[in-house]
Amino acid sequence: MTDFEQRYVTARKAVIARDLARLNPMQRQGAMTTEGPLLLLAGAGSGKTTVLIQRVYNLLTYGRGSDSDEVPNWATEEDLDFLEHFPDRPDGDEVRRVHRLCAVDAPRPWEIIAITFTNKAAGELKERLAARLGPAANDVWASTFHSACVRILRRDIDRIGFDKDFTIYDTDDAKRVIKDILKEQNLDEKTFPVRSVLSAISASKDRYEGPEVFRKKAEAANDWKNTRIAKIYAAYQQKLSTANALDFDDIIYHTVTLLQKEPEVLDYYQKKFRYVLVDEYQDTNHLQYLLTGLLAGGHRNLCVVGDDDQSIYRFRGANIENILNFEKQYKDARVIRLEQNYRSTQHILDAANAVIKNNEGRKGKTLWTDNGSGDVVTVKTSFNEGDEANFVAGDILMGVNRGRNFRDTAILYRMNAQSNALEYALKRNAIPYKVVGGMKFFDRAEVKDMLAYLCVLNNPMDDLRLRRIINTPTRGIGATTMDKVAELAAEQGASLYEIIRNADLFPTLKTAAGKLTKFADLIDGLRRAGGTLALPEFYDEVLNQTGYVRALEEKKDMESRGRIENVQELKSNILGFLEQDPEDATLSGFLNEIALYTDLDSVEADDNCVTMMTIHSAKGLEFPVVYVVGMEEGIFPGTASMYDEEELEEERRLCYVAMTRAREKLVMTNARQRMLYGRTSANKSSRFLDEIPAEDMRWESKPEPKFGTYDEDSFGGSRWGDDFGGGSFGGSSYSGSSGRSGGYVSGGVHTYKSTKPTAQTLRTSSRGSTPAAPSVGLIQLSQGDQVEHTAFGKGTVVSVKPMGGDALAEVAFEGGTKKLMLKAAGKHLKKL
DNA sequence: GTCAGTCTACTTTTT
DNA sequence: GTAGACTGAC
Repeated sequence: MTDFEQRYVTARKAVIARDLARLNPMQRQGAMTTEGPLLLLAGAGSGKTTVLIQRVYNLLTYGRGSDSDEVPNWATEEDLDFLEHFPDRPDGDEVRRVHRLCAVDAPRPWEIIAITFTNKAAGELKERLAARLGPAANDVWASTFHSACVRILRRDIDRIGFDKDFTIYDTDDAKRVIKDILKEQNLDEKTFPVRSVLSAISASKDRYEGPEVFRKKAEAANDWKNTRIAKIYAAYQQKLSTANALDFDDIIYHTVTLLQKEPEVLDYYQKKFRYVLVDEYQDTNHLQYLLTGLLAGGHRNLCVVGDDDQSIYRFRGANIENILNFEKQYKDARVIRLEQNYRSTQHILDAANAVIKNNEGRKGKTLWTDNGSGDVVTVKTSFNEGDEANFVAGDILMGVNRGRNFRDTAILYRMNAQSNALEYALKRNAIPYKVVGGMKFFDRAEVKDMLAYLCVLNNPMDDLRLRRIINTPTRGIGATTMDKVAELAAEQGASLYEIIRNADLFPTLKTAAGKLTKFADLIDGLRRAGGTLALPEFYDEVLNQTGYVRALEEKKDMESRGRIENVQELKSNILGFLEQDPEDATLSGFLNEIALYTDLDSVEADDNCVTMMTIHSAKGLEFPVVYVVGMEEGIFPGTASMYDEEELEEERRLCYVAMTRAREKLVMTNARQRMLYGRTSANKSSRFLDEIPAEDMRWESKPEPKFGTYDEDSFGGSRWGDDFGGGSFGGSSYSGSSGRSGGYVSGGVHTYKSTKPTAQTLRTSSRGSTPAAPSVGLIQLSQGDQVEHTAFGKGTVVSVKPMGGDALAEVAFEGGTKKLMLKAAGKHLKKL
């Protein structure tokens, strides 16, 4: 290398580094290391996405300029001089010139693929790329594993024997298929639970093994059960292939097959994707690992980003070895660690670091920050789950009094079942909240029903969806009839619909023929209407003619009202789709879109309310204040993981994830006694708490026998109110009647659930953002009073019970009897 | 074929 | 405690 070349390369790197000046040195290295395999170990809150964005910017602007010794043969001394004295505030011409001088073989946007796990992450990536790069960002492949694969398959899947317009079966569809097979093969669901059969199949696909291999292995191991499952697996794939359907695993499985079996296709993508990025690499499973290797196999410019300490999806196949062994698989891999944390204060990080340090299987990272030391972690032990919830509620209110917003706060728990006691406490304290997770909009039966109708209308041969809706609402077409239809369909090699359409030709169907023909007429009529109507109007027509809404209206209970709203909400999705994609405004276009886009978790940022969710769903998020509840042996770590070292390490990572969500204040709580699944048990405090260094925490009311009577084994249960209760916040509202939060809670919870179903995550506390000082505006009710509720309409008060500074009223509405906590009902309830 | 009442089992979750 | 599956009476 000549002196000129050396200087040129150095100057070029310096100029590019200046363009990336906003990054810290490690981040900048991550963005500038463009060539070959790269492992980016990005600790929690280390600005990972920023690096990804800047990396793509760097690639598109400078190609491998920041990571190469090549010097263009046309470069002159003057060019070098320009680079070495590049001005701080360049004008447009100078910027263009520097780009020309520094760029080495820059890729086009569509030669870069960035893969994420969720639609949400992909969406965010796209958005931020667009903000940084402008319209060029649209051509970068930023998508999930699944949508990238669907795109690849839609182009070439016919080469491996599928039709290009395959449908996608979700987990629910897959379950249905398995159930049918169990019936056909005369197998008992108790010995072969649908869930475990499906997960065995999924695990097999994850190993990239088809039914044949599965069978051979099971036979070799003399495992009769798996031998049987192999038969189910084979039948399952057979059914899917007849229906021209792919399940979620197949989408990736078949893409791997396509790339392996078709050199032309492989070659095309390996040439096309000059740079491959995979986010959350610690969550990849074996199949995704294979796919990644294939896609990046051409140019070998594979950058994987992840954090082995945040690998929390082992149970669904994530293989932490993928990230741990990256350097073994790619001998020339470079590793960059991002350890500076921009999120939390030092005490929180020290506590989290100390916990995760107890894991054996990890790369090892130590997060640090210059955010200052901040507050130590608060740990609080309460008497039972009710007190724990009240403590959290009280502490939140106290924070709000000191100027915090509800939206600054998150409550995290290990499992969804823990949310009830918390919801109840928040409601009674008039704290607005939303629960993330649980039942998703697209998982709801009524939404799936309507989508099934649309699928059948789009393609009447879709037997699976037809079965779902043929008797919903009830049309007197039951299981017996459908069994006969299915039998005939098998005999004739026809679809269910074809049999139904011609029902009167088959003597075995004589009694049901009328009903069946009527159904076929309905479908045909709607299909004809579909030819002339725009999609939203068509959907209205479907709601109407199928009688689906009418059937719900006749039911007249709260549940059904919610369902009607949901079904109507689906129309907003259709409208949204039309806006986004006006060119492909067809029914099949919509169904294709929806098949992979089932997650609408757009947490509304402007809602000023506390967020409640599982730790798993909190990954990737951050909040100024975080409460982690249920820090008990048997819950966190859970019973199942307590005696298995690997599982335990996963739980510990989960704890690490939970702790590193907090920016300023981290509170961890537990209870000495807890009711779960209808049983009360006394749990020890979680071992993870013991792993936090004393100097990083303050254990409030660590259980010590205060009045001389409590010790490990002698909880009488009568004294809890004063010692372990919420203490002195906000007066009377919650300190009194904690304890047994079961029983009447459910009524209240349902109230909230069904009040305002939205396409977003359900169960938003229906109140506005007013913190509602306790006992203000509490209406006085007595038996027999007429009331009106904004959601339930008019009703009569059946009973009123005073309860912890509040009152529980039972009200008979037109749609059914509801139990309401009056404070929680608040302005929604009016006395007439 | 439908509905209401009983039994059971149950971390975590995306596509 | 409770949702979801299953069973038996109309």
